[in-house]
Amino acid sequence: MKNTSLFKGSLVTIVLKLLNENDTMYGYEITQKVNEITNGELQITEGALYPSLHKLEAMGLVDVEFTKVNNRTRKYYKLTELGTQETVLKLAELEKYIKIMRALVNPKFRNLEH
Amino acid sequence: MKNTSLFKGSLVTIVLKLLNENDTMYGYEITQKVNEITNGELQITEGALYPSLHKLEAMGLVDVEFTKVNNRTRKYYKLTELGTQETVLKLAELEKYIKIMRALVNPKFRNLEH
DNA sequence: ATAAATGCATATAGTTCTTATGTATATTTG
DNA sequence: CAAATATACATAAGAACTATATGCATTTAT
Repeated sequence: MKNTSLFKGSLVTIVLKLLNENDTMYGYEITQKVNEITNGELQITEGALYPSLHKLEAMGLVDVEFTKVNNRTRKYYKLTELGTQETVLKLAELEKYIKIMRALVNPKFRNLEH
Repeated sequence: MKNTSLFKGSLVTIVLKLLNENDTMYGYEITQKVNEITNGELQITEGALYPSLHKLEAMGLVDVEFTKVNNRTRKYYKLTELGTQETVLKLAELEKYIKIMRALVNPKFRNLEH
């Protein structure tokens, strides 16, 4: 397997955050951006990304616009207002996840109050 | 759903770490311990835990011993040498996961060198 | 006595991802 | 200039992991 199973469930958080930061992005661009930021340590596969983007669209979290660049089609995604709200929630969930996991694996962090 | 999808793939790491810390534990005890440490914020369901424990056993990461307490059966799990090694790997993977996710969601942490 | 807690287990289904495959154009390399 | 690589989209089949539901049995609390 390419990525560890810990990344299962993290894709949506990653995509939403990148869209939030870059305003508009297309699928292939997202895979490259993740590659760049993580120094190639995390690979977003197309088989995971495209279905995920379609789902975000169906949920109304992103809007879509097609553009033609060099006779090749690009599908640009952009967060909706709902998508922006969801991004905030997902980022908070990530922080909570990290806090809980730290408490579980490191007794020093076992007091979750801070 | 009870827990966020981010916890998908984290169960084995949690179980291995708790076994590493407590020497021997039984299934029900693990669910309670997680509940206690996380102040009830993470619920380990039995439908997830028991198959996972059986898999760890099949992989040779844990040894099993049955005990009778108050006429009720307990199945105690204990890390093997291989299981201890795997625990170290899983904990390292978690730290790496956190580092990568922080870089992705927080531009401040985008220099992965430290 | 009845409910809740303790303790194990499995089966079905849902979600998420991997792997494989397909199509098409543009660019780089030998 | 032919072949490989990069760009850009997409889906289908199956694996992996978990949630939900259910079942059995005993003990403790109400």
